[in-house]
Amino acid sequence: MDLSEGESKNLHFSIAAVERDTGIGKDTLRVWERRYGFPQPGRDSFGERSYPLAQVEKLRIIKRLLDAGHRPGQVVALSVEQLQSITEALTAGPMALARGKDGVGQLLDEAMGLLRAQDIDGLRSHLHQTVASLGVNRFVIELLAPLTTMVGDAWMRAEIQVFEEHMFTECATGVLRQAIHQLSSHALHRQPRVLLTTFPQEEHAVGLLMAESLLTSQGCHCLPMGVKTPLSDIAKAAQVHRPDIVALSFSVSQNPNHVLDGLAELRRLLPAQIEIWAGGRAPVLQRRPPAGITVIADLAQIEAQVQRWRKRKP
Amino acid sequence: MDLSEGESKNLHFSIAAVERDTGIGKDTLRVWERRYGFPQPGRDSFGERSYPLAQVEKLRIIKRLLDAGHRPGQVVALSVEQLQSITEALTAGPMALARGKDGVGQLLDEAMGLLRAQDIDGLRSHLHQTVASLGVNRFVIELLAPLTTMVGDAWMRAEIQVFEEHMFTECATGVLRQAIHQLSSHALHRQPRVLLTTFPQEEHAVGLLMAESLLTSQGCHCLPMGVKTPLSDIAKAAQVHRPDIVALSFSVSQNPNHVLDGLAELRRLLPAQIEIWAGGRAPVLQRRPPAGITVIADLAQIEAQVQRWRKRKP
DNA sequence: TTTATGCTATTGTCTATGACATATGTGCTT
DNA sequence: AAGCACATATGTCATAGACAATAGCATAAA
Repeated sequence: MDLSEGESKNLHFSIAAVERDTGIGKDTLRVWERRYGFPQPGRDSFGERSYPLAQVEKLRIIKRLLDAGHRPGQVVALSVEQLQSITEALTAGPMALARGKDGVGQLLDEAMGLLRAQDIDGLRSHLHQTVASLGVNRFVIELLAPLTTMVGDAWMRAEIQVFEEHMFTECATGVLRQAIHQLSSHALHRQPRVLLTTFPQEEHAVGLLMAESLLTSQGCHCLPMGVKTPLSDIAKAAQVHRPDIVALSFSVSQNPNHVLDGLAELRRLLPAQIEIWAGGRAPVLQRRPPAGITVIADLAQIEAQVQRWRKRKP
Repeated sequence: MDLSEGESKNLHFSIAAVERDTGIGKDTLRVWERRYGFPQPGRDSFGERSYPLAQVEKLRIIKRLLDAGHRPGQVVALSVEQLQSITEALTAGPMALARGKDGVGQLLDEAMGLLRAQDIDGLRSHLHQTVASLGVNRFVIELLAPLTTMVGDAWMRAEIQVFEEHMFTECATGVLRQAIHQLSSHALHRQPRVLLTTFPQEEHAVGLLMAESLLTSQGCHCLPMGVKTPLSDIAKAAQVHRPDIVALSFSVSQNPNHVLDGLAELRRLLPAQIEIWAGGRAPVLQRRPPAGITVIADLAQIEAQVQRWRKRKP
């Protein structure tokens, strides 16, 4: 229905476009307006809400803070400056952490430089080279994951264009696929068997591919199913393929309740001997780890978890 | 907040869960109930809608028919049996067409057999083998494209599970990515430079990858951008990367008007010397080819189009 | 000091109905 | 056939009220 997405021309967004761009539901957007006085969209000629770009960007910042554990009442009504000072305090940590000066930091800077210079072909060959020299494990954990986070942050802050993010994602996807192919071609398929996918709302495939590459390099037998699989179909696939583990990836912007509900539901649908591993940047996983679910807080934990599984099953 | 998704023992779903599982929005679900009398959820103890599993499954069938071009008023009120007879009538033709038995037909049958037998690993290695023996061109045009069509049809008729389709897609994606990587690693990057992507509504990435693999094997320099790129960002990317061609892929279920409007709009946004190629199964492309757009009716035409371009630009 | 319990404010989501722009289909006219 | 007007179909938005689940906090008990 909204073929032009409402925005484009003068940088105004329909409520549907804002929901898509920020991950904040329509109902929530309206109720925030009612309760906190923000956002305060104008109205177009049809009387419908029309959000200026500035408010959408502010909403993105707010969303980040909510994901980080802040509560709406504390932040929704604040000014952009106040929000930004909170954000800075927040992002200072991980950034420095990613910038470990173990030599990989330099490769990371190079990659970021190539991206900034729009040199996608250069970035691709740089990444391929790095895979070869570091090995898949270190490549994913020390380079690609931080790089993806940095790109995500930059996108959140509207510092990079959508198409740049698309091209980066495409590039990362290609490199990861290639790495996985090489690994699996001369790896015997061992245990555990891991079914990999995401919930229906989740579109981000890169996290899943990073997990797949790490698992494959650990000698696991991966059964990748791509993104956006309905719960009942995950269960059906598990019934047919009998994995030892069902691994799910969640990105930041996932609705916490959907995540928890979905995991609880899936836990109910799957037999108890199949473990469920939930990984990714969805903050709710760390804050309220659900029962019966193995939370993978960090890609680097995958190795340890696989070893734990192998010890338990003789 | 529906902590149990409502469905617990007797498989009942909250409206949010139904939206998630069917892709039909909450507003739409409520308005269908109001207008067509279906779905007709019960109410839980809080007075909220509670959809039994049977209705959710019926909604999934309806969603498929809508994607295939039917209209809600025609199908929402029908019985499951009536829906199924429509579904069956929907896809009888293309099956026979794909079954040309020029020797490749046998490979096609083998692939289909492996898929039916749920042997994804077998399918993957079968496809890899076929790429190696046939070459990328014949593999894509004679095997993978028909196979994809067959799978799509089978999905339409609900003959295969969603998860089987997911696994097939994942498998095809992996094989294509691998093929593209091999091609581009020992190919000099020549002209034309082709920017590849899809419109925002389009999720299917396999068509795009098939095009990329064929273009790469023709020696084109591909700039893949993944799926779902907003028009304005396609234009921005073109401004930065200056491709000779912008290639777009459309699947069957695309809204014809969105396709035509989008192409017209994009034509306006791009400088005239950049060609726009539109390919894929969207019927409107064949029926009403838009001005200023090169329609690629068939993957096999890509080779000829590339040669045409090279002749024109010395 | 720590742990458990209960109260209160917060917050997201659901309900209901009405409105209406856009898409689609039909029929009439050229 | 092709163009155009009108009618119907359809998705999405609006408003406002309700309430269950959560989180924060204070108080009571161990």
